[in-house]
Amino acid sequence: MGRAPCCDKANVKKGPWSPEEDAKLKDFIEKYGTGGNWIALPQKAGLKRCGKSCRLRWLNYLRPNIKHGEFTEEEDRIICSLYATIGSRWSIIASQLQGRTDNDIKNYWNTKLKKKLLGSTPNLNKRNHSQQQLQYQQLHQQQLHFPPLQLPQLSRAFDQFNSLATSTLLQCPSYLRYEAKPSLEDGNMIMFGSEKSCTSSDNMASLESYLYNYGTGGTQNLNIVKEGGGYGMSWGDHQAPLEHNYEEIKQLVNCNYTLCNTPSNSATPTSSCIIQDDPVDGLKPQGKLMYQF
DNA sequence: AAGAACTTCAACCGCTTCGCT
DNA sequence: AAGCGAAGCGGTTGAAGTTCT
Repeated sequence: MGRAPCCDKANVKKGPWSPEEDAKLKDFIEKYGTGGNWIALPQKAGLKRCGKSCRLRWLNYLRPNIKHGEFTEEEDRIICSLYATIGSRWSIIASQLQGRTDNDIKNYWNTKLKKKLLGSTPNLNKRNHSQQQLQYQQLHQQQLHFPPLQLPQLSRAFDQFNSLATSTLLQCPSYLRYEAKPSLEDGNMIMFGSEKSCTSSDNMASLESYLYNYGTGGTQNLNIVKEGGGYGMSWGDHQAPLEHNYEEIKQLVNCNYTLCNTPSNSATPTSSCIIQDDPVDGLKPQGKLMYQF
């Protein structure tokens, strides 16, 4: 059995909106609001349109303070940052860019920004999503002019772990910028800092939205998972293959990470990462990285 | 000049989530 | 707790515009 249609398809107009229809919808919503019911709205407003279509037209085109046209460098940077972190969750990305709609950002990403970023890296389209996301993270780091985490003494697995640790901080709302400063001289510690406070009232809605989406626990598990003949690392939505055996990984990752906040930041991320045998099945050694707000 | 190829973006579709009963 | 309808969301489509040959 198919899904019940949301409206009477036969008596509903489809396709581009005419200026008259736009005016009707705009006038009606400005006078009466949406009434919390998009399905009933078109009939009340005298429109032969599906409620979903009206909602989309209003949200993406007619509502006040919509910004169209060229995206700024800053907007590009935010989009790249968030895409590298959370993927194609356009509504969350849009919530960080005033006046931009999720549809706009999605179109911009698919038609321009992706090509702009990948101009120097052909064949990315052929890769799967997690590979793409990893590469976007690397591109994003370069774009932010952060020095790449060059840790020549350590192996690729260590670098991958750095990347994942960094991306965890990236999951913070965009106003919680971070800075990664590898500091090998200091006992294999990696220092992170945030440069903005997350407590100002105008940011609280975004913070709440972030906590809603990522949980309030402030603790995430890093799993080293046996995959076929090798090992992989999984972290939230991230997965990365590792080219080392368990003992090598253990040796490489068994070091402490300290996340230090700058004096101006009221958030207090703290972290340590210690790989250890899983007491339950012994096959999934876990590291824990903790941070607190 | 013409039409093929490519690009853009508004709009649609259908699945998931939310909130009410 | 379950069921249902509406809202929200992301992937996809296709018409219109632009560029290329």
